Amino acid sequence: MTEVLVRSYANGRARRQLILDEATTLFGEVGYRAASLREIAARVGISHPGLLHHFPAKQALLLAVLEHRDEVDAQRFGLDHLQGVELLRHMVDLVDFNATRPGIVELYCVLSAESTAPDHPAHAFFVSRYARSVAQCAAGFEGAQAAGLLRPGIDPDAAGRAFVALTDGLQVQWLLDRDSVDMATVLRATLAQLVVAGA
Amino acid sequence: MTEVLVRSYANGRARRQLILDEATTLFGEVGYRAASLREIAARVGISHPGLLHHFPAKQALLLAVLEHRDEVDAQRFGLDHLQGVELLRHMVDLVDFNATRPGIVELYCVLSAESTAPDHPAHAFFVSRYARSVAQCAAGFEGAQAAGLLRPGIDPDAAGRAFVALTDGLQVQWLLDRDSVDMATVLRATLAQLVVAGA
DNA sequence: CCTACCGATCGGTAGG
DNA sequence: CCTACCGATCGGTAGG
Repeated sequence: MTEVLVRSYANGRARRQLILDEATTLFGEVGYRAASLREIAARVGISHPGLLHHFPAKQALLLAVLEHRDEVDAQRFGLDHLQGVELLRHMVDLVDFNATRPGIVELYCVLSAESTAPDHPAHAFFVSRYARSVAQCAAGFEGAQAAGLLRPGIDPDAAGRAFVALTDGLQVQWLLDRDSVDMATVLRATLAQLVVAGA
Repeated sequence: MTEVLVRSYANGRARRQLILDEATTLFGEVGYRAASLREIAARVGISHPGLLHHFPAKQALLLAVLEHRDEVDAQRFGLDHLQGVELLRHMVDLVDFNATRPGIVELYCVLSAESTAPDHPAHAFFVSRYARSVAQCAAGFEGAQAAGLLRPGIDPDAAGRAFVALTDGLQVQWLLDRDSVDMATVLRATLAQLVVAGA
């Protein structure tokens, strides 16, 4: 009886994870507003009321998708434990890894643009996410500056903002024409212009 | 009779322009897929079949909006007649001007992301638009290099791609938090790192 | 340009 | 009391 209950919970978690995966894909493909719960549910192999049993509303599903993705990536790359130039290099590595999963890149690319509308359900999420990303990269450049690795005349805050912006812009170009764009290479070349050679 | 006919044509063109303006705004607010012809028509003050009299389908309206915008901006800033660093500086000026019209920035930001999907009606438009923009900026950096204004070790092609990417990424950040982001300042600071001082 | 519609599909919820 | 759904349908809206 305990066995049955445990398996039931496990099945529920597995199903929930499958829903998150398919929602991630479809939100990336067509955006939040144009994605339908029926299409996500169909890809999972359940009905859409079945989906709404796991996530009470479409908005809840969206926020769960975004938070789950950031959580997994933060753990995988341990960005919170890094500083200075090392942090920036790991972010380039993350971009390089993202080139193996276009669905994730699409998700953030499409949703960040869509969420610029103030009434979008993910607006607050992306406002705070960008504030955090920019501050993190700015701290990376400040650390580089403190270590004497930053070229003179560079403002760490502006460089942090530019680094995040450059990453985002490259993702759009890469999604539009994957064969012509190597995100990590352009990112590393630009980074090399900001930190002293050999750093 | 001629008078009436002329006025009729003029009214038709004015109406068509009004539709383009309102479509530009709404496409920017919610994207192409989530924008409805009924909403655009309502803002213009006509019915949605009335709108379809001027533009036979939703796709035709989208492409008319995109082409009209690029045409107007190309004429206003005369980007086609510029070369080298001058071209790049004028693009910064265009970004600065765009900070006075968030609707236009939203339009390109949201639609470029949405159009990364291969079956999106504006996909081909944005693929060729980016190829053109990147080539134009790369030519700008090549001109700077030929004039001895480019810092050594910089690849003009990568710099051109990065310049476009940086511009796009800054627009997302600006739309999310307009008070905290000055696009032109970050863009000029980055440009100053690539071309020699005082150029 | 209008009203009056179509096939379909939307997010969400009812009872079972 | 719990979970994991189903078939059917709610009020509204999509492009045409």
